[in-house]
Amino acid sequence: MGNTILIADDEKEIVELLSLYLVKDGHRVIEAFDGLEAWDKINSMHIDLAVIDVMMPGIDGYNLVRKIREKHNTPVIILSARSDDSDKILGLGLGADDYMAKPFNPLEVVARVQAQLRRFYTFNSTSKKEHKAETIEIGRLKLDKTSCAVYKDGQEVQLTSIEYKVLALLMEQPGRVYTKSQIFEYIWGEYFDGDDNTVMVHISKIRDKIEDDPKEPKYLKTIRGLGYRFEKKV
Amino acid sequence: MGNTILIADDEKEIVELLSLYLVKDGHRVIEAFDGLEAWDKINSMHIDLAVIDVMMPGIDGYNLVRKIREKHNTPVIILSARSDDSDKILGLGLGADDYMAKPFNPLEVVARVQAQLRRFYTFNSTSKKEHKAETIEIGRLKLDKTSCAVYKDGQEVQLTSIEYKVLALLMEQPGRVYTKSQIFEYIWGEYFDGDDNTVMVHISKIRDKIEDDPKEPKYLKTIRGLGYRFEKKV
DNA sequence: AGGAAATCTTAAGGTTCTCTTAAGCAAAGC
DNA sequence: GCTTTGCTTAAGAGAACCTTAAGATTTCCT
Repeated sequence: MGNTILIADDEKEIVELLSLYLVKDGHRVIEAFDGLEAWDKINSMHIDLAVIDVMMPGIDGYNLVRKIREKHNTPVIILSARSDDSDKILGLGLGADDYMAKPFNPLEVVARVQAQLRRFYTFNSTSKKEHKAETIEIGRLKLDKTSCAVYKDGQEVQLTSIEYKVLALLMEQPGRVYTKSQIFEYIWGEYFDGDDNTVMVHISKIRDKIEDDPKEPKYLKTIRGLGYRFEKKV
Repeated sequence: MGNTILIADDEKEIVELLSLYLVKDGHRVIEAFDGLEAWDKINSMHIDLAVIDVMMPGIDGYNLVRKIREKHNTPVIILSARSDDSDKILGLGLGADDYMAKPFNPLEVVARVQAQLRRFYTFNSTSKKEHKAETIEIGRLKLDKTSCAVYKDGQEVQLTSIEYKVLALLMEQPGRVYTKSQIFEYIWGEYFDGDDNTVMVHISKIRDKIEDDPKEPKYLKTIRGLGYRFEKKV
């Protein structure tokens, strides 16, 4: 209760209907009527969950989800007149947490919003507690999530945006093995088709930049046949 | 590494169909055919996500979800032949994270499983705290499923990826006998044609690495004519 | 005690996996 | 329009792993 829900849909009636039910459920509703407006609002205020229609002018819903996932961890529910399974799979693959086909029962929307918020806040207390943890320091490396920068011995390491994202993913949970598939699908937000060379090239470049000896990596280890792991201790 | 998915449904065909798709997606599948079996399994082994049918003997799906939520934070997806909105709302309200009506497209199930796991593991690092539970300790051995590493007396044991998978399978349920056929089909995901030497070679190499005296194994016992068992107590 | 079956171990060759480099393409900036 | 930057793809090289085969060992049955 008391969460801020963004509703993004170019159909005014849809926005009003959902607002009615969500406000009645105790939420605060922010409305947007196209993709750009939604993008502005999600960047300029705190949004607890976004309900986004696919067919919107400006930025369509799929691209909006992709952009949201580059910057935000916010739960996202997609609404769509398309009920084709491949559309659902695409939306979920891009990073949406749920996908609802139109026409929908607003009570079900409310129930799904509750389920996502419960998962996000009650079951996982990450988001409120870990705002402090905006930097990660391991060995001589420091990753600053606020400025998206990486330092080695205090000197900034110049990474490309993909390199940074891959490194951030691995450093977020040191000790955890990530498969190439997981890395690809997380960073690119697309289905992994088995061609792992792209990920390996980026890994190689990251090692070049952060390791003393890229041929004998101390931080970014290969777990052959499985994937990669960022060491906890170096 | 794929995650461990529990599929609970009294319809064998449903379980087999979903297993096929989820294994293909890289997950490990645990099957249950009634509510009690599902409840036992979710309490006795690590389950990353549960897919639960509503109509099951023993404990029905709704009561199962309720019981799960009393003890576990595991993502839950409900399957149901009931597509009435009030059933969906009830299921989501009881603590399910998603609700899918039958008949369903298995590819959409896989996509929703991925979305839930992404939310649970990747987007919310809450699970960091729970990763402690991702280790199995038996005797002087410790297997860490998050980092895919095995330690003996605190020292990491270097295993190949197949060795690791075999050992993890056996350690997951100590005391249980696994036939060579089961081990092969589980690890390789192919039909076992009877040539058991490959499995035996791997078993031999694992013993070399984890036993004090590989000729007199304490952990990994041979049950002649049946298979292998990882001892509960050593 | 001997034979058969099951299991274990070792070595070698082939296969698979991973890494690195370079080149081409696309996008962005000047 | 040109240059720069970043990404993906392709190809080659090297290392690691797996499977297979063969001989040895162990266990069980007659």
